[in-house]
Amino acid sequence: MKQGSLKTADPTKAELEILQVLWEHGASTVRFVNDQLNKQREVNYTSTLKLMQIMADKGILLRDESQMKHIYRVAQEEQQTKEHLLQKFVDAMYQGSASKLVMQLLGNKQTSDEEIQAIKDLLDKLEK
Amino acid sequence: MKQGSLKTADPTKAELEILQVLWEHGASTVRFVNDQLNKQREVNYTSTLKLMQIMADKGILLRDESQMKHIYRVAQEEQQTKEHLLQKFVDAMYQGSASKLVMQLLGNKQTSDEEIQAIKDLLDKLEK
DNA sequence: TCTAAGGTAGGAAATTTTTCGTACGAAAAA
DNA sequence: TTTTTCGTACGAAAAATTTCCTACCTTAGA
Repeated sequence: MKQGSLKTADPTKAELEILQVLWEHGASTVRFVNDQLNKQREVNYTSTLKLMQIMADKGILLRDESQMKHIYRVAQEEQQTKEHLLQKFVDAMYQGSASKLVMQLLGNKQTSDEEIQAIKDLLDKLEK
Repeated sequence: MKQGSLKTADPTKAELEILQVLWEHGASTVRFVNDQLNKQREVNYTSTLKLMQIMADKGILLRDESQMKHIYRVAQEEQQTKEHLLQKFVDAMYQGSASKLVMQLLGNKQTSDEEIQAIKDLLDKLEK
């Protein structure tokens, strides 16, 4: 097992959208999350509500019910979750080879020169 | 649009498994792909067949029907598909910032020292 | 020739994921 | 107080994905 006892069942596509909102804005109400989602696509309020309830059931989210407007927050550290997902991605797409992934990144036209420079700087810092 | 007229509808989880087999072994029969999949989990032959037929319909795979045992191969270059998926991943998880991803990679305990060294070497080559 | 083995096609069933209608309670506004 | 607004809960419907059953055809072997 990984660490602790957190079962990191991978979030579904719709769940990931919600996580992204919570990562960006921190603990929020369903209303707020739904508003954010609706900036991208139309979603019914109760759909978002249901999904967040399910996520709370699964343990992906934690819920503060002390107020009428429940506040939801992620149960696991953002970095930890992302690390897990990144690892899965690397395993699936690059046989676990991080350098292969970076290689692809560097060759990717979408990756700007600034980004490449930033990566180099990162490595330099690690160097010493 | 991207390029050409290839609509890169993202492969589903099961479709990705099949793509991985084809990427690793090249054009194959359903039988072969199914055998490979069964090394990981139990799948019925016709399930794999159906999925590959669907993928062919979608244009994800191309099929040579000249023989009784049809041969399937990927319609799009492996690198192109991976680049697309990587881009989506970076966008969703790191707001499009490749360097953020690399940072995570470097901090990831799963990433070995050898991998990190390989990444450095890569960057050095680009340096000059 | 007859049978067994192995292939494709297609539809339906099962599962998983996502969406939404309805009921109902609490708070705010009229 | 009455009405409207905004919240949760719950169940079912819808959609997407995955699995597999059945039919049928072709080839190889007995």
